[in-house]
Amino acid sequence: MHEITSEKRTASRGKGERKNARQRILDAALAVAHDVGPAHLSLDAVAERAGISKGGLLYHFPTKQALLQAIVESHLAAIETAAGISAEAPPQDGNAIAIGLLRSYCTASPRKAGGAQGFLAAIAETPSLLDPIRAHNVRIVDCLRKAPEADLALISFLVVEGMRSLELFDSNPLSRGECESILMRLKDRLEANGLERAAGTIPS
Amino acid sequence: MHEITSEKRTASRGKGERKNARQRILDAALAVAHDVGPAHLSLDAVAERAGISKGGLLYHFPTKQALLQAIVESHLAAIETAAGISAEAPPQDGNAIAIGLLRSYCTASPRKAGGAQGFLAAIAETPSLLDPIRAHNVRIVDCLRKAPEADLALISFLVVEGMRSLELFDSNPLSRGECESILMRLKDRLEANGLERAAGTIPS
DNA sequence: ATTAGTGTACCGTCCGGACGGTACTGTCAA
DNA sequence: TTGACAGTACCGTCCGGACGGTACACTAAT
Repeated sequence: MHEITSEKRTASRGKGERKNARQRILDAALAVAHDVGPAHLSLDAVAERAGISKGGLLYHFPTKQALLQAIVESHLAAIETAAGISAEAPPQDGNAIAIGLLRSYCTASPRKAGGAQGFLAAIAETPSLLDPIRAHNVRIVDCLRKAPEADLALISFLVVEGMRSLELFDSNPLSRGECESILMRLKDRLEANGLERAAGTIPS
Repeated sequence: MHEITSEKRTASRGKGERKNARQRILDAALAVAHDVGPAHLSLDAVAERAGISKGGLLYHFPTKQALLQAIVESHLAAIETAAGISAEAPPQDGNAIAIGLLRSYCTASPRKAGGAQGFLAAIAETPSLLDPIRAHNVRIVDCLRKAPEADLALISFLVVEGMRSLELFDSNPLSRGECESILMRLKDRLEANGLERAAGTIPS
């Protein structure tokens, strides 16, 4: 371990890019979770993976809870920004949000490998970490319900959620092309709705 | 604990209803997972909850792996039978399967509380337990792809998957009524497709 | 009918090991 | 000097699971 550490030190010149130590630790945690399984995520392993000592790790995240919480928060933040939802924006148009969701799935999908496992680790250890996500979902569907053609908007939401879930468990049998095609189709219909609001020409 | 045991013994007369000991343990495991969180599912807790000793538990499930595997298998079996998919049936009609999926979600939904948490516990500890589920998904979408209006069938699959995922994390903001309405709408369109196969009258 | 034997279902204890977390002492660049 | 770590040593807890024992039912030979 000593040798590895010294390599790291000499290679990365003190703390030049050390500002993102937090992020490095987070990434390491995701990687470890992916490698050993969410239930076996240990601080020791994370520290080693991040190239720091356990003491250093605990300097940034004083407890495991803190680390897990940070994982969930970054996870959620990634989703929200990708969908173009500012944290506490004024209640937006349902149609726009649905479209944002559909686009976000493709956009944000070059997922850092194993991010899902880290998320699972957090949830498994502290189910209450789901609270922000629950709130997030409530916020979104509240908007979606108010959209013209609420059903279609909700279906879009559920489809994205389904894809995300499949990817979370690394068991998505659909190709990227198939996913995009489905997403596009839904998006097109939502956009059509957005344009011809008052016209009753849209088939249900 | 001794006293409890004697009660149980006298109350249940030897091994009369003891046949379902396995099932009782499984249920206990789900309940414990729900109470303490997936990551803290311990054999001790399961044994206590099931009203047997740890030794007795290990008699039925020689290892924790075995218990977790049983949880996943029963989970999957419940889904498959609810959707009307016999384990290794001849490749069925895509439309029929999609409709089965849509119906199954409502049918099988009086979920034994916390079944989800048990599932998560299993996945978190041993990600490879996902393999049968992966296979299951592949089988299903293979059928779905061959359906007329494959897109619609796949969307139905994804919607169900989305709902399941939301419920898995106990964060479904949709009411039961809303879910059923969405499911119904999709089902109706699938059934319409089934009837008018060759007619091009169905709007995309 | 008694005895002995076999199998099942379970009890209770024990142990090695891992893990989270604490505490404290360097170190070293800014 | 101080912030940002490194490194080490350790404690208490908890967990999986191996093990040996027990209580009972059933069968089969005597």
